[in-house]
Amino acid sequence: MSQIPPASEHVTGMEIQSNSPPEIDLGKPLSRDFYDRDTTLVARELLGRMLVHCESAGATAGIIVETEAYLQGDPGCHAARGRTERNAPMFGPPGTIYVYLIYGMHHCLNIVTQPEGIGEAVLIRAVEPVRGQELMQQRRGCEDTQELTSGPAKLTEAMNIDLRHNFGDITTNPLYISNQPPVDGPVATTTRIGLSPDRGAELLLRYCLSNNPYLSNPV
DNA sequence: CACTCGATGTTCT
DNA sequence: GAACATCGAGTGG
Repeated sequence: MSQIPPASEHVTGMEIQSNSPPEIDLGKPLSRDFYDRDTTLVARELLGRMLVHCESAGATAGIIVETEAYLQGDPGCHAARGRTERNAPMFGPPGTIYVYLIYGMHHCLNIVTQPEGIGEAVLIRAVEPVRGQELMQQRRGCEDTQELTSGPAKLTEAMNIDLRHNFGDITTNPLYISNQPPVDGPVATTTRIGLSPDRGAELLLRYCLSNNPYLSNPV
């Protein structure tokens, strides 16, 4: 099921044409074990891995370049003050998808870590587009490649991720992290973005691929 | 570049 | 009522 539509390859001959770049192998979903670990470790190891969304409209994919960890006892974590209707997915099994609406109009994508019952997760804050850029441009209403997915709500809009995916499973189609080998590179650790001072703003729980042009805030 | 501010609806106090 | 894991348009160096 859920086949990727055939790419309209247009090979012209012996010249190397740049108008049809080589298709990236989207791989298969990473297995659940990956997420059943220390949340900060998962947040770091998600860097360089490919986030994939396969739809009939076409596939979109991007290399994860920025994440944040949200932990038990961390005042910035939605689950820190106990279970509610909104944060219920955070207490699900590792690999559960947690999407929430923020500021009444934007969606943020999280992946739940740790065994069932522990409310921790990793926020995906930015990706580098590697597939479906045209779709992303349409959805974002913007041509500039650097603006497509360089923020938590930008990437969800570009990749058509919303509350439909809440409570979903990141280890299965259509939305998954690929088992393709991760891109390697130096990692920067910083304070998290957008938290008020009393919500653990000083904690060093943001992870970035250094100098990547698609970060929400440069590092 | 830096900074301010409005949008918009759900969640929390 | 206030806050919110944001974005983009607007203003002013």
